[in-house]
Amino acid sequence: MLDLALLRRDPERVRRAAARRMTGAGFVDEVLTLDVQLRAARTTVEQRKAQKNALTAQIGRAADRAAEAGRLRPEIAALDAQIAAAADAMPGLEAQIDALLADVPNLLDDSVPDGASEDDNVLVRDCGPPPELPFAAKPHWEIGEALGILDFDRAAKLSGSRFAVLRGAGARLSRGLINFFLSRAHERGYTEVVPPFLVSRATMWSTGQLTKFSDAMFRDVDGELFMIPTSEVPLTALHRDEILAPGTLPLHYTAYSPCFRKEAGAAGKDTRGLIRQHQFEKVELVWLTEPERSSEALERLTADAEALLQELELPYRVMLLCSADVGFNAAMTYDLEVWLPGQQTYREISSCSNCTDFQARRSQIRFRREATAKPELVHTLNGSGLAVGRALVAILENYQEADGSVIVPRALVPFVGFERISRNGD
RNA sequence: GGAGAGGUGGCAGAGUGGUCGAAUGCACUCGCUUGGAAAGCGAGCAGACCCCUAAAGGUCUCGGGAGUUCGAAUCUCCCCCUCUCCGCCA
Repeated sequence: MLDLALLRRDPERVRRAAARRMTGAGFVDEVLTLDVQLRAARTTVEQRKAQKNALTAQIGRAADRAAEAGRLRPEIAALDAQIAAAADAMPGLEAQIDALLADVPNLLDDSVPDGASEDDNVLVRDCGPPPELPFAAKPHWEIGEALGILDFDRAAKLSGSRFAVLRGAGARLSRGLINFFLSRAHERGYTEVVPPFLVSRATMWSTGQLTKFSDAMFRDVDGELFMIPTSEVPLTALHRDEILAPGTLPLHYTAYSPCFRKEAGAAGKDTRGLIRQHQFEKVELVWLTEPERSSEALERLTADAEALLQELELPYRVMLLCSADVGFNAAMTYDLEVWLPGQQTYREISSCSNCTDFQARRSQIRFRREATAKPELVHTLNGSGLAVGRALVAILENYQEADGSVIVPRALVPFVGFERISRNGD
């Protein structure tokens, strides 16, 4: 959520930001108008309440309270009427302001390039031209089904489209990847967490998933618990409504979790293979930092995710998302895209974002610089480190052999316990 | 799921209708003291919001919400959470 005080102080900046996001800026004037009305009403209410409180205190001090109460009752009743009248419009005004503000995305960082679509994302670095395999590379679904480690037909029988069954070496490779990612995160100073995979509406709201993305999430029938679309949600909200003591920051958390997404807006897109599933697995990295250190933190978080791809020896590139492609919560985002030879394309395998104070304001995550200092909002960052299913895809496609078998990346062998996946491998 | 107990400031813990936003202790901050430290002494120490040049002032918050009352941490109702016991279960 944007800072209402900033909107008051510098509406022009908010308008410019909206223009870069290619969203309307009409909300700026709407909010400002409502805000003026709300504050006027609030001031009146508070003044009348102060008068009333003074009279009430007078009764409390009186020798004969009953008599004093009787004497002042008409005056107090008159004030009550004025308070009620002035307060009448306030809940409506507050609700309108909240509703408008709740759907406004974060301000973009100055370094985010302007752009109209993902085609305008900027290449930051890559590993040179992607290596060519000496034979016709197959897509992972063909490799996986031939090896008996991916089974989409039976998954469809169990759950419908956009699900997969991993079997034998595929399941073990997936587990090994999770372990590898978590171990590396631990080595780099992240505290591992096993969070709830179902969270409350309030938690979902606090990290910016609601109300704008409610269509994207699975929830229980009462609608009170939501299946997390990423463990960014519980990790970021871990310190919701807290004031962190001096010396606490930065905090680094990592969690493995399944992630659940309806993919409602993706009909017909990525329908083959493991790329876009209703359920997938991910190891997430989350930072909470002081505001002035979040830019540097994004570089380090991204480097942590990149190190995993480097160690797996997978070709990838780093893209700086343009203004049209940066997500709702983020001020700036790097996507790591891994090369998939079977599909002759790069695909996102990690998205690393600096959400500045946007989620922290919704979540009320604050810190003190000194024991006596006023609380300030933290900055939150998150990134995948990495998406497990897509990493598995990348390994199958990049490490496939002409005979249909797949070599396990060297770094991963200690984690999975085998060096090659062959037909009917378990 | 059933029964009971309880939710007060960073922590502990008073407070059962009236100067209570809240005693006291601990922790913390600043100062005095000291060669330095401890102890001791003095002062300070919740958050949000409104108003505002500043100073000062005001409103709200004792799990959340609604109610009774001139006045609620304190009384009533609903909800949430925690703990104990029983049941069930991985």
